[in-house]
Amino acid sequence: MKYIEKLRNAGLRPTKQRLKICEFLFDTQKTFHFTINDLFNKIKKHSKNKISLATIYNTVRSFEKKGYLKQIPINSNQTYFDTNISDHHHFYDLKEGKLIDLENSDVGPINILKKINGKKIKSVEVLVKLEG
Amino acid sequence: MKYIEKLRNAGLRPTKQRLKICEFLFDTQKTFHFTINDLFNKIKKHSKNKISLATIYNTVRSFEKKGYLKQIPINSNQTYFDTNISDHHHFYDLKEGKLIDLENSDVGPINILKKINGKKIKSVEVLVKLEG
DNA sequence: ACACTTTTTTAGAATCATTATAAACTACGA
DNA sequence: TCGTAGTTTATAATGATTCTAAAAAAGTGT
Repeated sequence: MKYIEKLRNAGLRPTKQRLKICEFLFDTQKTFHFTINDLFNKIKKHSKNKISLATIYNTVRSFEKKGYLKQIPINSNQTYFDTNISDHHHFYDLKEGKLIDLENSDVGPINILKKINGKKIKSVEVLVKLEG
Repeated sequence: MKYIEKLRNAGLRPTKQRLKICEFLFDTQKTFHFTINDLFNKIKKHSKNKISLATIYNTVRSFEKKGYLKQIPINSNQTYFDTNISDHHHFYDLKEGKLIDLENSDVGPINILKKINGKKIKSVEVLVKLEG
């Protein structure tokens, strides 16, 4: 199982459920955006043993804390996650309610000139809302 | 009453409640960030007649639709609004859970090089997360 | 001012995403 | 294999937001 070490490295035990979730999240070249509900339904549909919602929540939260996943800052009733954890930004198509990746090279360098005493910049995220 | 026209312009009737909400939102030089709950409690505390939560929700939603308020794209259980509707960005202090304004001049120009067919850019919002 | 229609406000119920709980289960070292 | 600490699960609890339906207020014509 290729994800056992990945989980161990992060201090997570490699359980059946977590390995299954890893498969659904990381077993593809293409990265993608998802909500908890998306993931829950995808697993239920494509796997014989369903995983409880609570486990999906817990695992996704752990993955996010460990940096395997990123939350996308967007105002929606559901939380959106991204399997692309590299430094990049997003379009948000308001009409379709769809997220589209923006490569870093599509945005150009962002320079934050203001400093806050004693605080370090953890991330810089750009959300470009699209209309029409 | 200085807000009657503002409300009318937005297609809202100038009711007692809406005028009161306007006072709390717009009667100050300084702009600020708030959640619905913040606003509800502030009005309850500083005004003899409280305004129902439902009315606050409805009015704030209307104001946001009309462009009198902006939602701040951030992942939180509550929705954050901003009375500063000019083009600007935010620091988000993760430890304190606090938002801090970033003037446009603090960030420098942001150039979105990628185009999506038939879509127009409505807004570009930067969220800078702070740690430490 | 009055009668009448339309909009708004309100309290409370409904909804829905997320988190907590506590019992059953599992991984894993001794 | 045993014991225990970590996990999973179904379900309940929480909490923000939206809905509802009745009461109140505002607008309109007389």
